[in-house]
Amino acid sequence: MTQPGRPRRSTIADVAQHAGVSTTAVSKVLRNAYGVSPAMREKVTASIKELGYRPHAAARAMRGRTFTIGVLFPDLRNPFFPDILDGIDAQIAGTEYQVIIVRGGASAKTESSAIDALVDRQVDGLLMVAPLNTRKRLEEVARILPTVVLGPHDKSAAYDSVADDDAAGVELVMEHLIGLGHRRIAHIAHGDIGLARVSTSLQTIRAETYKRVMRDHGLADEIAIATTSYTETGGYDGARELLARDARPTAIFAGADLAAFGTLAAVHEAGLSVPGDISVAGYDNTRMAGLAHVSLTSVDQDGVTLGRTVGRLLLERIEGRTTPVRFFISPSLVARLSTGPAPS
Amino acid sequence: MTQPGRPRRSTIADVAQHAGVSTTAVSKVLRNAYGVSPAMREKVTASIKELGYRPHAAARAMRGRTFTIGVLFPDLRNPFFPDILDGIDAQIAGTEYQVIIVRGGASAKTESSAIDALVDRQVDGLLMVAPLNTRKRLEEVARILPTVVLGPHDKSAAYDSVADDDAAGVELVMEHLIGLGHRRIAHIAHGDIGLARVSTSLQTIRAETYKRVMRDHGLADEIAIATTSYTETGGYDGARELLARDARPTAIFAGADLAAFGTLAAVHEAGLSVPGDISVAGYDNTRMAGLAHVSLTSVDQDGVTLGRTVGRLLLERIEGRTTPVRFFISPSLVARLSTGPAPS
DNA sequence: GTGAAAGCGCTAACAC
DNA sequence: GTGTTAGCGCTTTCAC
Repeated sequence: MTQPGRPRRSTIADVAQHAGVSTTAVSKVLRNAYGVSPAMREKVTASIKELGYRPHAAARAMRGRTFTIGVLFPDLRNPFFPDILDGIDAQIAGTEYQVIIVRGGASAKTESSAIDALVDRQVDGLLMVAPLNTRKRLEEVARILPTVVLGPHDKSAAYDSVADDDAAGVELVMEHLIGLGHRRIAHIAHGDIGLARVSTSLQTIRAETYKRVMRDHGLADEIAIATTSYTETGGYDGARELLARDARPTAIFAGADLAAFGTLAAVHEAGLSVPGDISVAGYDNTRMAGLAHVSLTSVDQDGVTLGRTVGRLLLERIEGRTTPVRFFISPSLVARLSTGPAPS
Repeated sequence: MTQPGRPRRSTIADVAQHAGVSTTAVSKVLRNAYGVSPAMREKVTASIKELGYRPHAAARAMRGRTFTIGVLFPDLRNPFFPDILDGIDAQIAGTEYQVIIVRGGASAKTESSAIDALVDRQVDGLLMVAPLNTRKRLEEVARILPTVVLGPHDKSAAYDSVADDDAAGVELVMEHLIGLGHRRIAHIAHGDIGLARVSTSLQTIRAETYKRVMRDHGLADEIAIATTSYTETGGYDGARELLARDARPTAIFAGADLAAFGTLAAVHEAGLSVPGDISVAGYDNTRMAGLAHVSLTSVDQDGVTLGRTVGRLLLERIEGRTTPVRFFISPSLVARLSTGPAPS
């Protein structure tokens, strides 16, 4: 494994020797710890620089922190996720922390081992985005290390929660469509494969709110849901299924932009026009949605702000906070050309 | 930092005690090392399971490997990247290895510290996708740990290279467009911000090949390049610039699908039709490109195969191979409805 | 304010 | 085939 000619990396001992001080002193300077004279600090800093010394994360991990924040995403295809990362990065800029990312995959099981991988690697803090695992499992992890969960509308004493107010977002879309005269409004939902956290997952909240709003408006009989996934393919398949039904919907609300894009494809393939025959709306307000030729009506939930919030909470927890915090951010509707009056 | 009530994690010593053997024995079982009797193996395995023991990556890192593969992406917005990860995952499935991902950002400098972060965390192998840093810098890293570089057409004795044959891909697009009668074909390129590896970066190869093909066909005077970035915004801005020029292009070849999507938006906003007034082509053949309402002509480079190849090479290197390997994969053209005959 | 020394969990010589 | 032991590079008491 070792490469030939591999140059030996300098250690804290090398720095200490070079600066003519003890390793303790170097360690203290490194950690900005109490009890170092300015002169000492300067000497050490100079030696560190000269030797190009960087601390070994693994060695640090044995006694202290790794200065690593682990982020778990279900996948990396949703263009909304990078926004969250931008927010986190903005928040931790200037600290020594580094973000590492892992993919949880489509099942609670693969996700669980991804979480283990992060725990085994001793991350100082953990962010789980839209996790599939049970709250029990998440709390188990949260007992081991500072944890923030983004997405599910959970409330736990063990971790912080940050979520978009999905119910409010769905209401915005639905009121918009209903205001345009639509009655046969269908929904494309994301099936929870793990089935672990059915009630509080954002996808469930979105689907349930859709149903509730339909009922509230006396449209209970018009409820039509295709349960696939929040992906292009999921949206495509779901829309094809919905379009094939007897009473064809006049509007389709996909639970995510990615699915809305697939929906647009299916509608197009069916020879129908948007929004003439069918209105289409999404959720996430991705960059793609804003492009002129797509012009998808969507719900904006400001991923960067979500990311900043999450980053801040994580740092606070790492610094010692243990009282749980819960944040909701309010989404807003961005109406574009993919939605219009219901056909008469 | 430590959470209250944090349960102490079991160690190799706990397992040894529980099984009534030495820590060495446990370690050997863990590593499938030589010299353990079946009986011993069984006892130890049982104890590991019972105690729910998992090795501490940090402690392992101090002496051996971390079973971690680091992957560096410039960003996570390009929908082509998850395909690569799928390939890597497929390849390392069944091994103990775990992939962690970091973002390099838009500059060679931020990328360089992302690389450092991975090195500091003792990953066993490193994959750099479309890196911005100089070859010198990459070789410096490759001397420290097993490295594979994906994207640039580099040749180095220190690391393995895997790349799409970008020249061939661009030729496919250009011949396609020229065959359709286009002469004023413009290109949207990605500017190398770090400027570090100008000549061999995939973006440079694509732009240079575009120019070469134009010249080869006697179209040197028609060469028109907008240098922005391989993003939606980059494509949008680039296309607006190109469309504003005196001799408006009849075709725009964007160096990446993401940029092509932005181009489509700009063309649409300008009131022009695709492909009636302007043909548009991209590169990467992302899922989005295949959707009916987008139907973007693009170059397919099979990210999953790229990922598998990269994963295999990395494992080989970790196992000890030091002779460099270089792979090219051949792209293919997927012609769709966004390209058509040049307007007469 | 400074340094000596113990020890984090694991692996790898080496002895038995 | 099995166990003892010496570190890996760092942080952290605890003397001075």
